[in-house]
Amino acid sequence: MAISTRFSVGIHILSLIATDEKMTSDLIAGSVNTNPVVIRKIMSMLKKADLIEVRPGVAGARLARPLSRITLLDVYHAVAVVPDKELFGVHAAPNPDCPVGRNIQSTVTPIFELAQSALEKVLAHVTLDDIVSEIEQKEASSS
Amino acid sequence: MAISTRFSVGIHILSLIATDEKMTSDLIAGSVNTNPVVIRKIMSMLKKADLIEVRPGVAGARLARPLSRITLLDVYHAVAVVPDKELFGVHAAPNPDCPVGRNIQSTVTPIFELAQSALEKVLAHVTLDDIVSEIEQKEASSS
DNA sequence: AGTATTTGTAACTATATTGGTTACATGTAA
DNA sequence: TTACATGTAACCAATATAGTTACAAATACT
Repeated sequence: MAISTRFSVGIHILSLIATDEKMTSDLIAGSVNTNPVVIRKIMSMLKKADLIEVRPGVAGARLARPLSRITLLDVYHAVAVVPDKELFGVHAAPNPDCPVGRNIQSTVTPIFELAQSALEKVLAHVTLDDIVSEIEQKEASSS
Repeated sequence: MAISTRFSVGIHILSLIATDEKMTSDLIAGSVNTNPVVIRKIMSMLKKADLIEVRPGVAGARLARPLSRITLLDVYHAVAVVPDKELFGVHAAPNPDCPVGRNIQSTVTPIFELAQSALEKVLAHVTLDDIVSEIEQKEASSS
């Protein structure tokens, strides 16, 4: 299964907030093309991860830190698209009476961790600033 | 969501076949600790991907190529844990009337592809031979 | 003060995937 | 021909996703 679109939606939301702090969940939902509650739920995750500041009743949101200090990895973790650091599932209880069964987990897990951290490293090296700049650039060159 | 355990089970299955070609789905299920049908379904995928040779009615299976020429990436693709090359889901129809909406997909997709290929590169560089050798080493040193 | 607007959740839905299970047809070999 | 294996179909429970309705609580504006 693919990693949830919550991740790309999260990036979308933050990009919008970056360009306009008066973005309501309704407006954001219009840009993402989904339901406002979906947006609010994701924003709630972004808030819990201290990426944005939102207050009940008051329209819009603010980034909790500068764009250049929010990485895609931060967003990735914030929207919890992957169960606490375990991208790869490993079958739980292989037979300890079998040479393969009793060693497969400890053999495979470090490789999975390598692969996972290779992926996360890429995400960690891209900031929201990169995203927003790229979007602005595309807008400028298409005018 | 985590990547399906079909992947780690697939590696488990192939490791068993590598050490004993007379492994039936029942025996393998005993080592993996699951139902034989689960094993047969995964073996069916491994067969379709030309990683193993199995014949209905005849017990066991053979590797279709040497251990050293089967990578974890081959297995990963074979068991289809990820929808055809798209590890990251991207929300489908953002609003084209919004600067962010109309550019988010094309901005984010290449980054996702980078991250995905970083992950796959790690998997491509590990062969089943590495896995089996590691297991044998652990067995030898624990005796 | 009171109304309108917004966030924050709870609760529910439809859909899909996972992992497991039973049942059985088909193929092979002793 | 008996026994055993593979190959699938069909089904199940549990879970995740994405969307939706409904509504409480907080805030802002007139």
